[in-house]
Amino acid sequence: MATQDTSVLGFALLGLIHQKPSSGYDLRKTFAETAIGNYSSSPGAIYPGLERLESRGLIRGVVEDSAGLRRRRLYRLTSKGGAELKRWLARPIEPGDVTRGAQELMLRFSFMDQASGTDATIAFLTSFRDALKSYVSGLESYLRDNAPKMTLSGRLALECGVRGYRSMHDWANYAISGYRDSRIQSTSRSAKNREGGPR
Amino acid sequence: MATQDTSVLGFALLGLIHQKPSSGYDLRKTFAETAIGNYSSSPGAIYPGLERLESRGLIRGVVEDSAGLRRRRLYRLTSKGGAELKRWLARPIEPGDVTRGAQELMLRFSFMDQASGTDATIAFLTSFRDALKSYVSGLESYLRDNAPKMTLSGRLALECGVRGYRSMHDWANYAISGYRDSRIQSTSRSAKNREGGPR
DNA sequence: TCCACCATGTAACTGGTTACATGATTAC
DNA sequence: GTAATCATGTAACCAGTTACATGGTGGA
Repeated sequence: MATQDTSVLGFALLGLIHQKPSSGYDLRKTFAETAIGNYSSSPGAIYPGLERLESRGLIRGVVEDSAGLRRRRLYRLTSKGGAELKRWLARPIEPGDVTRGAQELMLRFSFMDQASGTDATIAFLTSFRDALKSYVSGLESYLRDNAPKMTLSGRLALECGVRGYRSMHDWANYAISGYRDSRIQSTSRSAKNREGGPR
Repeated sequence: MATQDTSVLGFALLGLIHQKPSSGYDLRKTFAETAIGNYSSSPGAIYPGLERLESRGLIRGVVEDSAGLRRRRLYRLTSKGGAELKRWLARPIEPGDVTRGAQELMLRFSFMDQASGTDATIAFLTSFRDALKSYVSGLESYLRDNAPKMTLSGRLALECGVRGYRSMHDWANYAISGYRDSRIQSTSRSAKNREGGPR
């Protein structure tokens, strides 16, 4: 069955709406103004995208005309939508996820500490880091084997990729330590850390 | 007029065919096996893409049945196609090109030393580096202003982006020095470097 | 009054995805 | 003979782009 599956844009919408109930217009602004990744922002992408999510029961839009403002359709996650988002966030990282689209993994991460716990986030980062490591070493050995056959610009372009993924790998370690620190702070040095913490 | 413009995939095909006349199958393998960027590789993308280019007179495919092999349609650039490729490679980098798709810029770069001269490549890299610098500083100031309002994972995700673009920036400097070295080698230390060089 | 902006939508087109179909050649 | 792989293609579907349309609201 599984009606059909959610696109990356769909998950981006789900994640943003989870952070804060929003109208289509709000979401368009977010996509246009922030560096959240290169997603649409065009009305022809957002509004149909929202309709799709709503028709699948993942979000529900309610017109609010509280102030003197024009009707604004404010969307909120349904519990089904929340579950869908959580399932996406919890997906294990498969080999190949890094290759085609570390972007999507970063998008997932950026929604994590809202909807997942610190432990899950650290686990995600660890797995991401390992995947990056093996991907980088794959690229490096490819480079070692093929550098002679490649053009200068081709080789340099590959090196750019290697550096980029390596910087992501280093970032992942940095991020992990950031979460470890935040966990220590929120448990404030004592032994009694019931899971949950602030918010 | 301008029939219509070439997609990124179209330029990728043009660039690869320029490097080496290829069949659709060859190109699919290249996309599937190398880290050239995340392009199609599916037959439903490649073959129609090639047909589109051919119908616009940018490439021409000839069936070769030299060996006992099955018919293979080998594509070559036409002069019109070569001009289209050169024009794409020579496009100035506009603000915003970095934001949505450093990938495309890297693809352009990876074809450069085939079809453009060393000087043009260095100019491209310099301009790319400058664009990256200003983009990075924009992200950094956004981060400075908004860090308090952001979630931990949101902030970290942005920092990942900053690091990535900064690593590209550093790479650009590295690549520039690579081209300078190659130019020195090919003019072998003397004063008379007429532009052009090998090829 | 008119402009700018808030806010939503729609239609035509384009291109990519998945999945299927086909057939030739080579190696076992 | 049959499996793998070379090689090309096609069809149905889906999502995104551009461009246009509409209308409310607030301020000059």
